Amino acid sequence: MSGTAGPGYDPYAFEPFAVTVDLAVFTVRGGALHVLLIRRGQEPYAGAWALPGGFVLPRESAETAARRELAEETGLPEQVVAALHLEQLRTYSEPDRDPRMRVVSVAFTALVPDLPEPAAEGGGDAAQARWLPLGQAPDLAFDHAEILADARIRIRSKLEYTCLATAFCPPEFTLGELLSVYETVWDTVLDRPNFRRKVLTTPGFVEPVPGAARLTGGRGKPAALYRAGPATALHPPLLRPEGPTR
Amino acid sequence: MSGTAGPGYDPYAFEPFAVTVDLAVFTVRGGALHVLLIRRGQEPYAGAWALPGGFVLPRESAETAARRELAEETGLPEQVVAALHLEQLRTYSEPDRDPRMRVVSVAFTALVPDLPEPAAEGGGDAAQARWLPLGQAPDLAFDHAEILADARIRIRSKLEYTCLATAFCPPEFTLGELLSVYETVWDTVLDRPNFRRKVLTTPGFVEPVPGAARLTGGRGKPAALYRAGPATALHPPLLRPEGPTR
DNA sequence: CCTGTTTATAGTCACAGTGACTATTAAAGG
DNA sequence: CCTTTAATAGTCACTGTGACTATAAACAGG
Repeated sequence: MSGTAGPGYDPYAFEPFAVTVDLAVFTVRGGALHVLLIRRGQEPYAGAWALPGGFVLPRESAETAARRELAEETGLPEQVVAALHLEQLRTYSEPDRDPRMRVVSVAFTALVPDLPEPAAEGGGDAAQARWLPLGQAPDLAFDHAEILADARIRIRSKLEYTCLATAFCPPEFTLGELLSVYETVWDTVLDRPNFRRKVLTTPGFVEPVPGAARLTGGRGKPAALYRAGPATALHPPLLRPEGPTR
Repeated sequence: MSGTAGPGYDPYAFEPFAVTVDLAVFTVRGGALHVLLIRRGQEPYAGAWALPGGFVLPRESAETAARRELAEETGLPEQVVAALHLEQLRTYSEPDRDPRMRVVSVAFTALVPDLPEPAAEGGGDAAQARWLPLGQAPDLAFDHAEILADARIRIRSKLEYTCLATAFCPPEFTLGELLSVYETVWDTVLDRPNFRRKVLTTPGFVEPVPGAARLTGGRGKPAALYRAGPATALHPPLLRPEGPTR
């Protein structure tokens, strides 16, 4: 122990902690929810998969550190990282969660549209960064499996009462793409006309792209293009069929 | 490390941070939402009001620290603190939020039933601990005003889609008491029969106290007693009249 | 060129949940 | 007693949703 803080506890004799950030970055690709993982290049857990993240620097907030780490460790374009929807999940502070030392980690959740495979930059902290589908996620380092599970629960729930699903879509998208985001994240099948009605009657959820642009080239009838509207909350919510837990 | 990252950044040369917890503890008393505040006995901000909280000890998780600090700094009975509904709000990590040093604080929200005025224990960190109504909350130390505002938004929102309101009530309560919790936290007036219908038709929200116990002594017709049921979520939610923001 | 497949879009109908409202019951207090 | 207060019971119309049918516009393949 630090020799200072005994049972006669002095508030100034605080224990120094390391503070890190961890990121659960999700995307929807090919009908499956994917998470961005890196393969660790060093001990502990060298060779294991982990969430991207790292230490918070002396003059950074946790959110600033999260964006910096994401840019450093993954090949995500600068522009994408800066505009990313980033949200605090929670802070993980169990005393033995890192074998090296006392580390408290602020976890974040981020959603991005489907992107090309990230290229870890030459000397990055991570040997590799890859999108892996949640169904076949490997064992993760530290308590990252718990963080990832918590993040997944959170985003599944947030699709219900926020407009967050559009964060998984490119700037312009069809209602069919938005529908498949919901179906993928919730792992359900939704009724297409009902989904359409709900989205279109919620003010500010999506707005049509001017010029009556339509997306063709796919198999069926060309779909109208929309972009995300100004609304952030969904009232009333768009509840998933099974209820809130799953 | 791998000689890459920016200005010679070495992930092992981490900055030591102090880690603290801060608590926004709410109760409903006399038709007003109250928060538990302490008057600081030492610098910085000596004499100012602040949220209860303190440093996380070497072998504690943040949640353990939160319960310990609450017991130490306030007169809340041991039993109450142990059973408290405690929930992480978020972590505040702006570099200059504490003038002394780099402090990252994990904020928690807690709800308790109306209790007698807490008595700060003799040697506690705080000179005083008092319940103050949110309407007349004084200026707070550090960024505690921001934390308190965030906590208030959170609980107002959580009443909509969780059964959390019962945490403000004693073990046995009437539907009128539960109604006034909602009306106080949301600062609205709700229709009594409709509220009753909603609560009673939501499975597991409340369950009647066996023996047909009734509470009399008040002015009107005696009310049936209920206790909190096993449900935690409210589906469909109980939306407040004005919408989600306010 | 026709036909089947696929996806988008339009519309209908019944039902559940809710807001607004009225009525009745059971206590306390002058 | 009669009034006041609060609890409880019930009604009615409207909104949003789930389930379902129908039509339109593209492509694929013979």
